[in-house]
Amino acid sequence: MEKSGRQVKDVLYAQVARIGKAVCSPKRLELIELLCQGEKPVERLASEAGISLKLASAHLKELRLAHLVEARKEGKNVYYRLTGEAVADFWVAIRSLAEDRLLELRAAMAKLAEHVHELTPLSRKELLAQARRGEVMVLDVRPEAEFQAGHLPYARSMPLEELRKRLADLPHDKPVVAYCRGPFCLMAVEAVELLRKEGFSAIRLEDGVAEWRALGLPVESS
Amino acid sequence: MEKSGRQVKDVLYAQVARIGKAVCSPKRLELIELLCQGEKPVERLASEAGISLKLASAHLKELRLAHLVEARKEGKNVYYRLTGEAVADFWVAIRSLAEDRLLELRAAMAKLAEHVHELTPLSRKELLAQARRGEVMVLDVRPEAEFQAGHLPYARSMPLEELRKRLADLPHDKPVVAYCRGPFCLMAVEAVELLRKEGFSAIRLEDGVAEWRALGLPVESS
DNA sequence: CTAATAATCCAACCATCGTTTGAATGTTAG
DNA sequence: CTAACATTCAAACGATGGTTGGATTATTAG
Repeated sequence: MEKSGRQVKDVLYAQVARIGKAVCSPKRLELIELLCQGEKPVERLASEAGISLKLASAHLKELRLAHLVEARKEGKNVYYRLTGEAVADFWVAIRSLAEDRLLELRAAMAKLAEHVHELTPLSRKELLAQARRGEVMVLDVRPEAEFQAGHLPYARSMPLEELRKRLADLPHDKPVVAYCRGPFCLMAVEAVELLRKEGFSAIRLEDGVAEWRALGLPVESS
Repeated sequence: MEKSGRQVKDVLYAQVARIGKAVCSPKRLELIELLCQGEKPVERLASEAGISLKLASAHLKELRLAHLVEARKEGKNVYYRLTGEAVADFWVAIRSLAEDRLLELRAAMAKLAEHVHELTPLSRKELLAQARRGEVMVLDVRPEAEFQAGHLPYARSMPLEELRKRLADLPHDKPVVAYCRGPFCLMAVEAVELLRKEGFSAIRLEDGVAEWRALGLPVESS
């Protein structure tokens, strides 16, 4: 009984460790975060994560073996997606734990947004209410495909690359709130820096869609 | 900007991957689960996880480097404990994700409790209410030290080793609910098997204290 | 003081993993 | 059909990690 108990336990913990192995590589974590923004083909994942296509393929295979992602073939492309919202929730959970426990991480993040005071004075629900009443404008600065896969309520899609050309669409009489893929993403920071230079009242929302949803708040999709 | 952005990102994901590395080893996961039951000296951790003292020490060092556990020296012994409840929550989260995603894990768990129908017909809150009214008896079959570090409300400590001697203390006229360290722990399964052989009406609660607390339910300590 | 215990450090072995390279597969365009 | 493309597979390299055994540091008992 003792021996068989140990054998059974070894199997159980080994299975959980498969999830751990899947998330012990920085690149795989980055891929998971990218997939939190919606399904994408391998090539896009590779370029957005800054790695070669082959390496991305290898990492995605690992993630597939751990059943965290699955693939769909369409024509010449293979589109990857998370196997469920639970995976996005897990990404939020492990990132939160790291932020909580690792001072080095908090330091790096603080440096990231040195000049952007992102601390929203208003709570998330209050932001939602103000957006509904049109008192603030919420900007989604991610690529448009990601916006369409899912976005915050009342948000407008305005990818970072187009932002400079479309400044005329933005209001000067109320605050602009920009968000992107999440706390590790630089796009909203850049957007806020640009907008402030141009005289807008802009603040950054650290949340991405995954964080927003994990908190139980509503998410829309086109 | 592009290059520095990549460098910053690499640092951020690498930090999160430190948490991933900490939980990519089955033994380290088992140690974390044991520490969810309260602080313990290295030797006890080693024997309960079925590994050598040296190996346990090495794994604990890794966990300490990831700031998931911390150590306290008392006399000849070094007591380890989790750095916070967030770590226990994370253990519950990664185990839940694994149960959710890995069919192999679910199969192994089903085999574990083959003859023990553990599916509690009553919800956790209902169980709590019935325990308060004395309609069921809740047994904590873990070692007594773990009971004292934290246990379910209205639970009685009755370690598995002593159970056979103390059968006279148990009621025949109402159900007995046994729990232990969690879904991976065999003690409650064994307890239920024994109790049923002896004619008691016994069911297993899969939760351990960490699962119970992660759900926002109350936990008591002596 | 010495002996014994608890735990860690250090060095070494072997297995595994991340990464790159070159070849192979399957799909669409012409 | 062939050519071009997207992706995966297979092999190989160096790097990293789990595990063990021997020596080392604290602490207590006598």
